[in-house]
Amino acid sequence: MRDGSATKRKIHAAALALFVEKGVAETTVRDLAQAAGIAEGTLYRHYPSMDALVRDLFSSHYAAFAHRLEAVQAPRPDFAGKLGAIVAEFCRFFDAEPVLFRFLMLVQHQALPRVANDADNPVEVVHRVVAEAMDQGEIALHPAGLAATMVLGLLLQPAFGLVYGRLAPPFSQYADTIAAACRRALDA
Amino acid sequence: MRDGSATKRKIHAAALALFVEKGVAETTVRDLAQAAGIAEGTLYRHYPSMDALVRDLFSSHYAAFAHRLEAVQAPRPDFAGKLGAIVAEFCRFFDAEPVLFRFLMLVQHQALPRVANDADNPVEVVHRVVAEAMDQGEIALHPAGLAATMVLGLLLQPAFGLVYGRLAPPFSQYADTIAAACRRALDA
Amino acid sequence: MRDGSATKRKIHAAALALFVEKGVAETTVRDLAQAAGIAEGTLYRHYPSMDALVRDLFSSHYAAFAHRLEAVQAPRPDFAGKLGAIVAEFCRFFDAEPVLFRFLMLVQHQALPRVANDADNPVEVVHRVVAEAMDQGEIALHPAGLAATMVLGLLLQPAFGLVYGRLAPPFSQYADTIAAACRRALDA
Amino acid sequence: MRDGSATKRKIHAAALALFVEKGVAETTVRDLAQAAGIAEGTLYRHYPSMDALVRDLFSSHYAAFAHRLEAVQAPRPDFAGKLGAIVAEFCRFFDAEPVLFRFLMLVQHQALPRVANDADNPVEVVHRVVAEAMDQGEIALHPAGLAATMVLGLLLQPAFGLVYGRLAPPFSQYADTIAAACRRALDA
DNA sequence: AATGAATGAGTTTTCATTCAT
DNA sequence: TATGAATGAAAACTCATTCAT
Repeated sequence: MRDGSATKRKIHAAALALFVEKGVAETTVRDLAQAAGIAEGTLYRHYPSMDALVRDLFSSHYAAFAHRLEAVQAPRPDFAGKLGAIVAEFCRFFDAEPVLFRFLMLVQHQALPRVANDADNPVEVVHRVVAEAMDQGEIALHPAGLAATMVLGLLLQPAFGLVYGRLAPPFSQYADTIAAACRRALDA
Repeated sequence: MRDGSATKRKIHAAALALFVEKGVAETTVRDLAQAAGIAEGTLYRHYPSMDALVRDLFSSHYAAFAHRLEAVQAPRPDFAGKLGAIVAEFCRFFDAEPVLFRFLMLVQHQALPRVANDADNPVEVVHRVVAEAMDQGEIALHPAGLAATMVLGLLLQPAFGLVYGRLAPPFSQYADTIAAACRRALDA
Repeated sequence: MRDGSATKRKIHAAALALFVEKGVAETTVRDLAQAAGIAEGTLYRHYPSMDALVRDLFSSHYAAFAHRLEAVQAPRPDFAGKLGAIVAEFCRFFDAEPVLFRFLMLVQHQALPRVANDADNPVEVVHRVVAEAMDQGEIALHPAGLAATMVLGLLLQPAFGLVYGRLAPPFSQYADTIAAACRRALDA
Repeated sequence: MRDGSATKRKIHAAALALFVEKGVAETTVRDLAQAAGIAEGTLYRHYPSMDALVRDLFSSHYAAFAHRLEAVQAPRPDFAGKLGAIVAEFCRFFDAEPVLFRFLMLVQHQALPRVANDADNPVEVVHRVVAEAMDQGEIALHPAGLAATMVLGLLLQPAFGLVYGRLAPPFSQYADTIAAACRRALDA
């Protein structure tokens, strides 16, 4: 194998599956090597440590998702449009790549040295969109941060509901309902 | 968690603090012993294993919280009253015992092999209250589980917002706003 | 075993023997544990790492030896007396604790982050004594450092000769010859 | 070491520099490949193993140095001449190729399973020259091996002094002083 | 000859748990 | 009950060497 990129892909796929299935801290290098069909030492040709793998996997996908959210909301002129686009993208992502999505949700709340409040951050995108809407008077005034936090809650908690079997898939079927609930909650 | 020799209390306090600070899987017996000011072996006089400590700490407080939620909502005759009581109790708990609250939030999504869907479960309490309100026609119809999930999101996500510094404490100052948002989101 | 000091002694003895026999870098934790009759993990109760063990072993004995050299030369009024005392102490140490002495010689020239030029340093003691003798006019003038270096060479190289079988033990039988050679070399 | 493709020369230079800088056992193939600007596998086109590289590097240069010492002392008729030639050659070598010289000093006391007592051995050359001088009555009688060992000490220890900064370079400036000290030490 | 990804045996280190005191 | 040294199994990581290209 001259090109290591195939191996890297195998590592990514196996890592995501294992992290989601048994937890990040509970996944060993041996587990990973076995699942990816590689030798244990091979991991270290691609990442300096297990931790670096988690970090890289998280931040690259987290940033990519933030970019997609940004891309879908930017063209919309008003808050309702932006919100709808964000909610729809959330749901679409969850349905298309459930394992990856769950990995991001899992790691986000974890021991991982707090992820920077960069712009490359889905949470930040939502905060920005909501803050602008409030500035524009498109939604009622709320204490700083509370409005965006509520939108995020209305999106993320149903995602957990799907993961835990409290809600039937696919996520997309709830997109309009959730977007509407967000608008009402914010008094849009 | 009611009882407790002085040693047991020291273990509990140190364990919660460490779990929240660095994560459950990342906390070692040595860390714990040091923080609690006890010898490493002493833990095993009180718990058969580290895992049992986590389990016990989680489930006893989780159940106690469920009972408190149940107790505050039960006397209220209508959904608005029950919801308000639940939200207020959530906020009060967070403000009174932030470390414990964070521990419960943390473990709920991790570490612990999925927590049973007992009745002794705050999530279950919310689901029940919302389901009853929907049955009574107090709120609009929503897909099974979605309504309760949204209420939980409107409560939990702001809690994370407080933890991550996106929202200023105390939590209780947002109680009424959140309860109102829940009612609007559910079309109560 | 309540007191870990017996274990620490076993570790020291086994470590010195192995380091001298096969080299520091070539000695594994497994070797050491086996030779000391302890479990591999036990080493880490006493030292944070293999490297720390080497460092500690070296610097404590190196400093102790420096103190002994200092102690034997200090009371002597003139250079000849000081030199004789130093040479005799060197030889006595080599004969009494050949393994420890070889360990110090071995590590001294090794990859180990250069040992500080402290006063707690046998080399420093010799440099000081020679420099003072030169100041007092007890020996001929030599370029800075050269005289002391020559004394050290006349002491250390025969030690290597003993180790490599070029010279018959005990070292002490050569003490007077070496001291005399030093005095002549320095034009004392 | 005479021959050499460009690659082989790069390997030699990088290896010597690394061995001296961080130690033989501490230098990895990866380090070496990186420093030499070659791929890791390339080393094995030129040497069967890392160990063989060290061995070859050491023994070829060690033997070549022995030959040079032999060549410079042989024509001299008396001990004083031979000694002066040896000392001068030592110093010249150190000044001309300090890294190579340090490598030889380093390995001589370590890593390598004891170097054979061949004739192709600088130490052996000194021993032979000194022994002959003693036979001829050119120097006083000393216990077997001690005289040569002292000459070596008077040469090598100043070399270490230069390496550790105790002595200012170049080494050659001390050649006459050292040769004279040797003669006095041996009572020539 | 040269490459560099892959290997896997071997190394250091960690850590929950045990047990003699 | 409390201690803390000791354990040993399992973890992460290293690295000389191989081999397909």
